[in-house]
Amino acid sequence: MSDPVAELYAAVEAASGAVREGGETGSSRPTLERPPKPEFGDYSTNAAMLLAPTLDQKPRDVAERLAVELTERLGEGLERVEVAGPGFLNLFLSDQWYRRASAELLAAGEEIGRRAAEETGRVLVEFVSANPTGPLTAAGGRHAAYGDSVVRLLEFAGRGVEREYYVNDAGGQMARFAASIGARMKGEQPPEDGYEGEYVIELAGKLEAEGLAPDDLDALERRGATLMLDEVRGTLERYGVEFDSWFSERSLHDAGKLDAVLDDLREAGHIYESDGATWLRTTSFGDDKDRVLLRAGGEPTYYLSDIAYHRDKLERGFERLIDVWGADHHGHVGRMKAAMQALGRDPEVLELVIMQFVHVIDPDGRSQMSKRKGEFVTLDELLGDIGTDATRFFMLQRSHDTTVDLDLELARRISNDNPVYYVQYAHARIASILRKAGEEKVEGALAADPTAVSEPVQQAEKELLKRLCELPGEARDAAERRAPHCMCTYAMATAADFHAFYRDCQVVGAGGEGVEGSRLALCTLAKRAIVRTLGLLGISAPESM
RNA sequence: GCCCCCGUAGCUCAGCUGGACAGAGCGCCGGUUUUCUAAACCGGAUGUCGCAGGUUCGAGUCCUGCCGGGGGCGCCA
Repeated sequence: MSDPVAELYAAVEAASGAVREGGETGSSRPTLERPPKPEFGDYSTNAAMLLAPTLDQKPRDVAERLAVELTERLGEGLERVEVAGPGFLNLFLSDQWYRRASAELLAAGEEIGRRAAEETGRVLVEFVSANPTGPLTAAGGRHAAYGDSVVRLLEFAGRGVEREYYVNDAGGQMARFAASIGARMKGEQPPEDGYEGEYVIELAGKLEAEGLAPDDLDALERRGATLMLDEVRGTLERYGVEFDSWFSERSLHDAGKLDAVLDDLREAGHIYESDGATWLRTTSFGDDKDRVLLRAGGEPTYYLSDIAYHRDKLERGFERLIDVWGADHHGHVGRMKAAMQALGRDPEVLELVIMQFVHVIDPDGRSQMSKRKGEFVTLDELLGDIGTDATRFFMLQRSHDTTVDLDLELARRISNDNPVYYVQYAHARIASILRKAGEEKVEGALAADPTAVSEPVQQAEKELLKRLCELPGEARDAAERRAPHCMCTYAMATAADFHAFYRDCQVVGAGGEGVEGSRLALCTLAKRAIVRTLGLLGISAPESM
């Protein structure tokens, strides 16, 4: 076990159990948290306040009894425990606890922060999935960074995960795209609802040079999509996002999957005809109205493709499907869940993450990105201006349900102010210290037994060590909540704790028996933690800056 | 009209399944370099956590109703 905090928590739960004496279990589990003030100790728990009602005793009295139990269980790891406020238990940990924690973190090696897998089962994360009708926009960059990081978090949590890009290479949008290319080839404006972006003109020129005819819309559609998709692939590669599969919507049509799923739904009695169209009775499953699967003209809707697609995912053996969708698709959530039920599946296995927009700030104010209108900042532009690391951090810092404002001017300016450099700088500083100490010294420090040191542990060392101990819990929470932004916050806090440690504690040449060694070990731990944290965000950790 | 997201310091946002006087970054003011990277550190200022009720020993966090901003309600995707 390389998780000292989990051990502390286990002790709190055990003490709780002992005091409860088999009585009723409270509805919520006790907390173990870093209290807001140093006077409140290293960790505190609300266990007594949770137990008090079920025991019908005063919280502070329960706390006193818990304190006795905890003292017994934690032994010399505990310096003292205090009952405070309405019934909090404040734990003050001994230097010995910190040395032991250090030893445990060291034992984890490069796997620092990893916990034993709690869930298994393969997961498919589908994200970006932008139409191949134009370049990736900044919004695509947000989706890509998010989806990729969620996959990294899940992998780290021990799950088998794959990344998939669904290519909408069929349907009405593609037809409009082809028509727009054709129009540009003839020197005309794109049709209404067409794609007005400049890149279409460029694309038209390219296709013309290849000898395609402006009226051969089918060829324009296929070739145009291929070229756009190649561009998207290139951008994602530069961005460090690698998909395991690119799933073509067209391939579903070609394989007859739409007809197959339609037949099955019909057989299950969920389908009816009306106004010449074919409908799925989604209202049976909580949707507010029924949805069309086949238009009056017999053309399948995107919805039908999507049902066939999701069934295909399940047939490929994934036990959990995570789709990252833009906010403009949130209206589809209900019907997609309904479709899962219509297929006789548990709608819970399908998880839909709705990503809020990226707004572009221009001098006139905010404008939403529109690929059709050609108003957007491309991901390539961002990568050119501020690079992959800064872009990723910027995109991941905010929770997925918060709108991100992107001011390109600011983004360029922000480059050096981007918090990612703060974190990377901490890493580079550590690397510099370790270089100065030399390999031999560092290896010796890592091989030594931290618990053998008797010099006092400085406050800054304790703070840093506590932060490092949080990594397993943070990474697990971030994975479970599909919330990479938590890792950004953690990275900042870890870097800040390191910088404070750097200020207060000399490492190389530090006096005191074993002090230099234990600090080199601490530096190594911090370095590993930062590498891990940034790695989960898909961001590099440079050895020097 | 119905549904989703947001409303926390001048700005951009954290705040985990409710917990102890509300945090970070940026910006602003002042300070720190014979010592391992000053892309750093230290100090200072600023908040009716949109409003009103409710649940609770305790609410920024949960419930209800409003107000404000964004988005969605297609036989487009």
